[in-house]
This record gives sequence, structure tokens and C-alpha cells, in this order.
Amino acid sequence: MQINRETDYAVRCVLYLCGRKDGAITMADEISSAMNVPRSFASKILQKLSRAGIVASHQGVKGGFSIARAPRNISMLDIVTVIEGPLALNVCLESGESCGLSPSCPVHPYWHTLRTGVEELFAELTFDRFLEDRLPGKPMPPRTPLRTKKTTK
Amino acid sequence: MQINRETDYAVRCVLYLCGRKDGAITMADEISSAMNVPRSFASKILQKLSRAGIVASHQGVKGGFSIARAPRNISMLDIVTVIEGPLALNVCLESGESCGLSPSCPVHPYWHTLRTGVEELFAELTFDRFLEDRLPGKPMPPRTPLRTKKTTK
DNA sequence: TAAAACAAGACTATATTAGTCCAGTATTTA
DNA sequence: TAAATACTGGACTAATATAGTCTTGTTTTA
Repeated sequence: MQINRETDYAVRCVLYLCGRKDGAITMADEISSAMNVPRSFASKILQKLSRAGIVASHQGVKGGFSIARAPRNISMLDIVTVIEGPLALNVCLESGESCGLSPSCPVHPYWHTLRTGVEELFAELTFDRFLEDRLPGKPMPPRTPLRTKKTTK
Repeated sequence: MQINRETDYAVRCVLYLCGRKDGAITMADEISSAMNVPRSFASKILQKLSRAGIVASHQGVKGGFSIARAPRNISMLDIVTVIEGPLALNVCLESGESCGLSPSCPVHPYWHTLRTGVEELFAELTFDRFLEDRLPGKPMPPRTPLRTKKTTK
């Protein structure tokens, strides 16, 4: 019952882009250092967000990323879903609602109810709410990377 | 954002014991096969539940496990907490509410809010609600163990 | 006192997480 | 038009977590 590091980082990236004026194009490098997300991991995450249509990417020299939707229309559920896939809670809720066993399982409907509740909570929290507190740029706490890969030579 | 297998199994075990009349003592073996929980894993899980005071254990020949509290007083949150530890959602919420960085982190309070919401959802779902549907014994769907350890010889 | 259960914890294979790295592609600018 | 700059895609990896099993010991009953 925890979100993973990648999701936390993704939230940070989206938050940073939401905070830029007029959807300004920002390099992964800047986002990464501002939000304390390991550089190359940030790239990967931004790519996922880009494919999902949450951020827009721009290639080439003056390239970078910009926010693709109004913060009002981006929720925590969106981010979690993009990074971790559909919120399932229990494996038996994966793949099309039914594990094929649900009619006989007394717990199944309750997992289902819980999931719906959790989804609502996450969907209600949209990024415009973050910005209320944060106009325009509050510093992000350093987050020590959990693991650092030894750069081979 | 998924509960793990062990928690699912724990819910099954508690559910089974809640369904027994008068808190009857039931062997781990019976619970295990009725609920399709791998035998020795079930033992381990029942031990955790026992230490947490959710089930009671009885040693010796006529030993086994019985439910230790009224189903009304056992919630999904209890089970998740016993098996997975305090629901943290994000690592930065672990260990005493604060990562020491929270005053400067714009996201922290929102993770906190989400966690509170999730906890409430899980706390509201108590085991008496399962029993409404299930008097006294609905079969449990078989759950193929994810991994089977090769019995060495 | 033997047999039946649980208790505690060491042990293990596999999967997932949390990243890194590199070869390629698009875009701008000198 | 060729560098230089920045993203793209995917292969790769070490560390950790998950999902169990196994063994030795203890308690209780008949």
C-alpha cells in the first residue's frame, strides 16, 4: 500500500511544470535538479508522462517539456495510473474487473468498493490545488536517491 | 498501490475464523485448505495475526486458532497494518509523520490527506459486513500460488 | 510419553524497484 | 549544412522485496 518512488518523482515533475508561467518549455535537466529527481530517471518519467498526454515534449536544441493540460485537469489518480498502471488494490481486480472467480468470492466485492473509494480520493486531488499554496516557486526538499548506480569508470 | 498476497491471505484467514460458530478453534491446516492459502505461509500469517491480538492461538493437540475479537471490531485497516505495517502511501510519511522536510515540501500535506482518506475507507470496512452475505460458509475461490517452492527431494 | 499442533526464525528463488547507459532522432543555430 | 543540444527508446543492472519453505523447538492432550 505504498506508491513507489517513480510516482513520487512524477508528481514532482508535473508540479514543477504546472508552476511555470504559460506552459513554458523546460529542460529535463532543470526539472531534475529543481525537484531533486535523479537526472536520467527524470527523463524516463517525463517520457511516460508525455506519452500519456500529461506533458508535451519538444525535441531539439530549444527543446524540453511543458505542461499539456490545465492543472485543474490533472489529478493524482492520473499520475499514479500513468506510472503504476490501473489501480488494482488486489491482483484479483486486475484485467477487466473479474478474476473469473468473483461470483463465488465473498471478498471480491469489498476490494472493489475499496478501490473505487481510493480512486475517488486520488481523482479529487488535482494539481490546481497545489498551486494555491505555491505561487510561484517553493523549494522542493532534497530527496536522497535510494540507490545510486556506480558509474562504471 | 496494491496490497500484497500475504494481506489477501490474511483477510481470508480472518474471514474464515469469523465464520466459525462461537469462536471455534480451528487448525491452520483447515483454514489453509478452505481458503486456498499455501499451508506453511498460512501458519506464518496466523502467527502475525495472533501476536497482533486479532486471532488467538492455542497450542497442543487440540490446538489451533480462534477469532479473538468481535468481527465488528476488526477492520481491513487492522489487517493491512498488521501485515504490511502502518499505511504510509509515500515513504516521506513514514516514521513519525514528518520526513523532517515537510515544512518546505508542497506535496507532503496532500500525501497526508490522501493517507487519512485511505485509512478511513479501510477502517470502515469491518468483518461483520462480510458475514451478512456469508452465513455460514461460501466457498473461497482457488488462488493459484504465485510461486511454488520446489520441495528439495 | 508420544503425537499433534503451534512458535520462531533461518533460508531461498523469483520479481520488482530504482535506477543507469547508450545509440538514435529531431531541431535549432552558426 | 553541420554541430550542438535535447528528447526517444530500449537494454541493462544491483539491491530490495515478495512469496514462500523448512527445520528445530515448545506446549498440550490423551
